[in-house]
Amino acid sequence: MRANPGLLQSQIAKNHLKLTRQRREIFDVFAGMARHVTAEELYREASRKGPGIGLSTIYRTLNLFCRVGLAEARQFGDGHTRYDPIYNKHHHDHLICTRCGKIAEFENLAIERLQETVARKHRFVIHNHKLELYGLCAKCREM
Amino acid sequence: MRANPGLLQSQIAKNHLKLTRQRREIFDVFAGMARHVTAEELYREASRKGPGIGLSTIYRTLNLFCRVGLAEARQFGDGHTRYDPIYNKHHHDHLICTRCGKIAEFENLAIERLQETVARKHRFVIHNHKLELYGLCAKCREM
DNA sequence: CTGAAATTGAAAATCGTTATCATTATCAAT
DNA sequence: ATTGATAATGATAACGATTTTCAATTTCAG
Repeated sequence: MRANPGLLQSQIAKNHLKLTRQRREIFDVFAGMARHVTAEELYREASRKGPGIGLSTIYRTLNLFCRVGLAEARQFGDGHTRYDPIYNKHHHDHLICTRCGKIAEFENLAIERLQETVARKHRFVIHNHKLELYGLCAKCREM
Repeated sequence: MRANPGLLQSQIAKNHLKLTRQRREIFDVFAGMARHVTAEELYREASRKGPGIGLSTIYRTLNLFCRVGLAEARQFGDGHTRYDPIYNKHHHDHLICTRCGKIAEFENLAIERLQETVARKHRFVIHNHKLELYGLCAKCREM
C-alpha cells in the first residue's frame, strides 16, 4: 500500500496550501501504516526514519488531511483520536474487540439502505455515519 | 419523567454501595433532564437547587451509574462525554444534526438483526453497539 | 530571486476528566 | 441507638490528549 504522491499534491494545491517535507513524510508513513492509528503512533513511526517531525505538526497535519478529504477521524472511546485514510477506500464500519482491542472492518449495503429509510422518516439528510459494534472476537471469547 | 427512587436503591444495594444524599439528588436531576447531558450541564442544574454537589462527585456518580447499569456514556465527537439514562428505556441510536446539534433517537430492529449477521461472519459476539447518523435536520436544511 | 505568507517545532496553555487525601457520612453489627 | 469499619465527598492538584503561541524557517508566486 504505497502512497500516491500525486494525490497529496493535488489536494494541497486545490486548497492553496504548501507542500512541505513534513507533509510528504507524514502522508507516506500514514499510507504505509495500519488503519486507525493515533497521532502518537504515527509520531513514533515517523521518528524512526529521518530527522523527526514535531508532534504538533503530526496533529496539525492529520487534522489538515481530514479537512481536505484525505483522512477521517474517529473516536472509539479509549480517549485517543484515531485516523483513517479514506482515499482509494470505500466507507466502512467497525467491529471492536473490547478485550484485545482488535478492530475488524466491514461494510453492509443493506444496513446503509435501512439507515436512509430511518433518516427519511425523521426528515434528516445523512452526510455520514458511524456504526461500531463492540464485543469479543473469537480468540478472546475462548479465553 | 419522575425518578423511580426504588431503582436507584436496588442497584446501589445490589452492588454493596452506599446510598448518599448526593447520589439521590444526582439521580433525580438526571432523570428529570433531557437526554445526552454532559457532566457540566448536570452540575449546573444540580447546583441551582440545594446546597450544591462537587463536580468530582458528579463525574464519579455518573460513572457509577454506568457501571451499575443505570446510564450509558456516549461520545459524539465534540469533546464532551454525554450520559443517557437507560432504565425503563429501550436501546436506541441517534440522528445528529451537524448544524443545530439536535439529537433525534430511533430504534430499528432490522438493522440490529443485520448487525448480528455481520458479527457472526467475523466470529464476534456483540455486547453493545453505537450507530450515529450525522446530517442535517429538516429545519436546518431549509436555511 | 525575492519577499510575503504559510509552516514548523518546542514549549506553554487548554480543557475535560480523574486521582489525591483529609474530612464526613453511611450502614452492618453490636 | 451507638459504634466503628469502610465508603463517599469535595476542593484541589494532577493528568493526558490536543491545541495554541510565537520566533525561526521554508515555500512558492511574481
